[in-house]
Amino acid sequence: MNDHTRDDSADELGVNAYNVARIQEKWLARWDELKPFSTSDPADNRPRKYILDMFPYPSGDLHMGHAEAYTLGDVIARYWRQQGFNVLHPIGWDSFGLPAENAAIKRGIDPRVWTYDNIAQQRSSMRRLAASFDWDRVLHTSDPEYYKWNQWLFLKLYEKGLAYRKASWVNWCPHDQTVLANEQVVDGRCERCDNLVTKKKLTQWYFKITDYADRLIDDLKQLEGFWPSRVIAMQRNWIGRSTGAEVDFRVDGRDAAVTVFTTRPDTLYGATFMVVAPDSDLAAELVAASTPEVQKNFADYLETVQRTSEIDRQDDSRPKTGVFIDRFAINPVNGERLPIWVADYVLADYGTGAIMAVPAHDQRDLDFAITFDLPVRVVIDTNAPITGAIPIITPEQLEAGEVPPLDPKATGVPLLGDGRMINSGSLDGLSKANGQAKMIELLQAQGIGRAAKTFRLRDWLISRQRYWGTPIPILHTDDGDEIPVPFDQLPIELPGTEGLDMQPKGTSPLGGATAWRDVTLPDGRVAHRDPDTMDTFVDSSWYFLRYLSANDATQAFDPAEAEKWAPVDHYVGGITHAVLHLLYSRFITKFLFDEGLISFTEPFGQLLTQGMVQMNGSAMSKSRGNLVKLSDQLDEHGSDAVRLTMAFAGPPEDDIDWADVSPAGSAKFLARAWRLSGDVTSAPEVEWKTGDVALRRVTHRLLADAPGMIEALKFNVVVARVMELVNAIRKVIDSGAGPADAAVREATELVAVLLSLFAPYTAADMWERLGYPPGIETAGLRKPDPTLLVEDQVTAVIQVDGKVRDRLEVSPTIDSDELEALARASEAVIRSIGDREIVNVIVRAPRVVNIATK
RNA sequence: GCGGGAGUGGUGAAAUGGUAGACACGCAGGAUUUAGGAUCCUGUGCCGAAAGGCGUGUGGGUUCGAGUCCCACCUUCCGCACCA
Repeated sequence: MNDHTRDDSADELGVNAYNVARIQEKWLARWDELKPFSTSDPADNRPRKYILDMFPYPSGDLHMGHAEAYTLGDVIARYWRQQGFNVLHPIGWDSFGLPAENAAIKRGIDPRVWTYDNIAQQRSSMRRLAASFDWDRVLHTSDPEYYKWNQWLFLKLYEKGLAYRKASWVNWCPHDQTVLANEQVVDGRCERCDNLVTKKKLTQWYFKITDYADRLIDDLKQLEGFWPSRVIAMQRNWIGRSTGAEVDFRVDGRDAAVTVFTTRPDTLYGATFMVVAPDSDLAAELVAASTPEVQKNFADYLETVQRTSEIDRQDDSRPKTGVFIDRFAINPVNGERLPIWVADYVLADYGTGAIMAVPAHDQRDLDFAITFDLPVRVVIDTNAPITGAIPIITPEQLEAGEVPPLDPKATGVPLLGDGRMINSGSLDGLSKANGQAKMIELLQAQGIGRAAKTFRLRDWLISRQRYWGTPIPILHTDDGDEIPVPFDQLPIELPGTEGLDMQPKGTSPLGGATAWRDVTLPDGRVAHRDPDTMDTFVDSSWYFLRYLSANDATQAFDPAEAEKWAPVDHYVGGITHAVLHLLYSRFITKFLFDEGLISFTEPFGQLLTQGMVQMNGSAMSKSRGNLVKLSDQLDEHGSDAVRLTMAFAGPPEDDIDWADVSPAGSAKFLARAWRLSGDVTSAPEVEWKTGDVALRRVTHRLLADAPGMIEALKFNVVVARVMELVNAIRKVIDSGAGPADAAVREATELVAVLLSLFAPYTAADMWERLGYPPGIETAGLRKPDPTLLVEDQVTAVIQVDGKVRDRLEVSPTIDSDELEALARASEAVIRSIGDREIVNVIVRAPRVVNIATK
């Protein structure tokens, strides 16, 4: 007969029953009153931690993914609080953006209404989830108090020449009727609405992130071990640095040379033609001076190219197309006349928009040469042996004459490997690497080329032709002047939506706000505000600094506060921002460092990219019919059970399939743990030392292990260990030393303190039932007693030839000889050895004996 | 093609080179119950009646000892990709 079961059914009021709703209600009210997570005391001299969750976009209520992210961040925040740190754990809303505007259009309301309603709902869900946020530092990027500082940031960049306007072919989403940054085009489609992206030539604002490309790639080294390797790899990929050389080619009938970029300067003697991107200025210029026939062919070709969708264009199995434009370039190393072609496999905005084609040693060039029957010249003998490298051709192959032919045009396979240079004048005989170095030297000496690198990263296009964003603080005069709005006139607030045509039409709705738009300058000229708004990724590129001075009306952030708190110690969020937000934030951080406003160059120390919450193997969505609503889960199981399930499901970076986990099981466990707090009959002052030693050992082993496991983010294992402890306590209460034993209290208190990270309501209530005033949040983990970490008995494993044959219970201090003797005496071991000869005995007292036989 | 991961029971998952499968879910049996989808207990990798054997994607290697380290391969997921 168990007392706890009788209590449950006997108490009609449920005071002794684990009543989730009652416990939640009670503690929510207390926490509102006590504000245990405020960081407003400037005299607080505890060590500090800055724990940050990526702030949400208010697109409705919180969903399961939010719940996971906020649970994980909250466990980290609550842990460091338990460890005696002053923990800053703020929250805010990324509240500008398209969905609000689209919802507003659909319903004929102001986007503010939709946005702030959703924020209120999300805020209440976060409170219910018991996320330990500091509610005094809340920010919304759509508040003028926030976006004023976006405009400040823009002007800072503008001052330094890092915000500029240029005309260029840009990504255009025909559905959202706005331009997109490269990072927002996914597989040729709009990241937001999934429609095919087209190209448009427009004059737009850019941030010059490419000035920081080297630092953005080099500083990734600092993040190794702190960021997931795949995020680092994705950023490295995205920035895409290639090193090689620029080579200047003279062109017949043109004064200036044409410069090409190549990663293979060693193959310059193998160049047999030149290719120019069809949509480049260079192509247009070269064609303009060519024959009328060429001009017509080119015009036709350009039109075809521009009709090709981004997706088709990227299909590399597509046959090569192009037109010869009857112009010639001169190879600077051998004076050969190379025909110039225009082809869409060369991109206008990468490198210089023109390449030297070396078909013998490049697949694309070879495909093109074969299609148009252009000459192919091998300049590296890839069959020739290279000292110190693994030979591609074995001596046996050489002997038998089985040597691959050096004839790419016949085989269709370019020679990409290493070898010895041929047909290359003074470079003959060199290896690939030496040939590259030597060629760069030669080019440099003659002033016709130089070492160079180029990036895949493009400048960040930040203009958007939409309403719900930060107005760009620039005035345009009719005579074409660009006038930055003075700092003291910020913020430029968004006008109301009244009277504005909000329909997407390719130009910003703000262009129609005439009263807002037209400004008379001090010199009497009339200027117009820039009608575009900023990409919302500008808002989120520095928000982690705004939290530090969230209510400061005089500056974006106080450098002294940044010095105190930043950079962020732990950043938690989805992998979806591996490139976008994280790259932009790193860029802006480096810029602010250069401005002398902060003293660090990377914004986020540890990055935890949590997995996704799925249902039956795929991402949840209404259309798939597998949507699990967070609010339903919270209603059904309670916040603690949902949080615990998130933490227990597996490693935090792994996906969780909600069909595979058991919130009901979590709730069951929490009830079981909670009941312990009612069973404990000893007083808080009880003398620990008198307690059951076996249970104390379990408790103290967990005290010793928990911090390391939590800091390694092994939350699932910590929860498992707490479950083990709960099982052990239950046994001692029911069939051991009983509920009055000191070890029962000691262990139950540890259960409560560790559960306070995962299940704060249950833990707070347990703490109260254990006889303490509110404050479990900072109760702390006691130091483990080292004498209790030594076991009184260990299991020694006896192996024969590496296979376990017996297990012996021995003293942990047993010496090797004694253990070996015991092992040799074991029945099972003797039987297993049989009549074989023992050749070696390895003894690792007290754990292992391995007897090797022959 | 380039880059980064991952392969362990029916399922989610554990495991400083030293007892593989901790802790759960599920399932089976039992106790208590008018009943239980509550609570508690027991069992549960596979084969085998048992003794025992076999087991961490495959094949090699290092080691007294390998899920863990090394090499090759297979399968899978993700990111980038006509990037010169």
